[in-house]
Amino acid sequence: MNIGDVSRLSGLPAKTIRYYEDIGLIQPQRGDNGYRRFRDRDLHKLAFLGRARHLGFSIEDCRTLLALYEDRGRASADVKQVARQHLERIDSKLKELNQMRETLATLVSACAGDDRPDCPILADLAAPSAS
Amino acid sequence: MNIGDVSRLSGLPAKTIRYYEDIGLIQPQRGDNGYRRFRDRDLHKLAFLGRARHLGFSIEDCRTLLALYEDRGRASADVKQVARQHLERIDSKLKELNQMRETLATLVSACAGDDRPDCPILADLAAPSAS
DNA sequence: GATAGTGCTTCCCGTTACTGGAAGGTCAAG
DNA sequence: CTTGACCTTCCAGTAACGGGAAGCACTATC
Repeated sequence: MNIGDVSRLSGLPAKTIRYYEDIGLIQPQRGDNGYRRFRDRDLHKLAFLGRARHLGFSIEDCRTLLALYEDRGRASADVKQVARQHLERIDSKLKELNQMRETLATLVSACAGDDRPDCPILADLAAPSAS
Repeated sequence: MNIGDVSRLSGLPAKTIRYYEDIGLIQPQRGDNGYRRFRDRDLHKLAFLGRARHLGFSIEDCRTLLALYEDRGRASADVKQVARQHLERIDSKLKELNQMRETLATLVSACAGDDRPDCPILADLAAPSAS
């Protein structure tokens, strides 16, 4: 299978697939014409990577997870730790975003949004009132 | 005032302040020794930038907001639009993160986390059950 | 067999918002 | 006069690709 087919099947852009090879996440074979030749094993890995990335895991996490996935003797504790750390990062990001959202929503709803210059949003950025 | 003092006062790293000058957000004077000389106007701008960045606005948004801030004839509608678009980006990011969080939390709590290899997290990444 | 169109290759630059570090000039204290 | 803190510029690196150029490979058609 060529990269175009794999791209369509996996939903990953060809660029991304080449990138994953570059950084050593997959090792597709090569045909005589120099084209990458993907086999089932590569497809599985790419699907795995696509789902891991979709869950927000970093590339390095993905590398770790992939290694654990292929290690029949792994301990599930190792997998769980990677996932839990990621979960913590997500939680702290969520906290931060929720904070931003709250402030922003307040400011936006306080702003008249007409053609006059007075604007509580700018006022707050210039010197926050109380928070 | 030199960059070190400004950094301490504003809480922004000196590197960041130099970067903001590089991209034209501030234009501090220069002393005879070549050092940047910051005045009140620069301090105000940096404080403004710090707060806008803290709310998650992109640098380009900050540039726009700063321009609006300095334009006495602005329409608050213009400010509001920038803020509302940013709010929308935050909301969609929140949605995405909450989705991830939910899936991840489910998987993490389903994983024994012991020394055995069976792991629902890897199982899901390899082939998601139902979602 | 020539040609056109699509697909594949590598390579290099650009993105965001900085951060780290090197090499070197400046200033205040002792 | 030296030391140490502070300042300068410049270059490289980050995460995870995306855009695009230059060039080779394959397929279909005339």
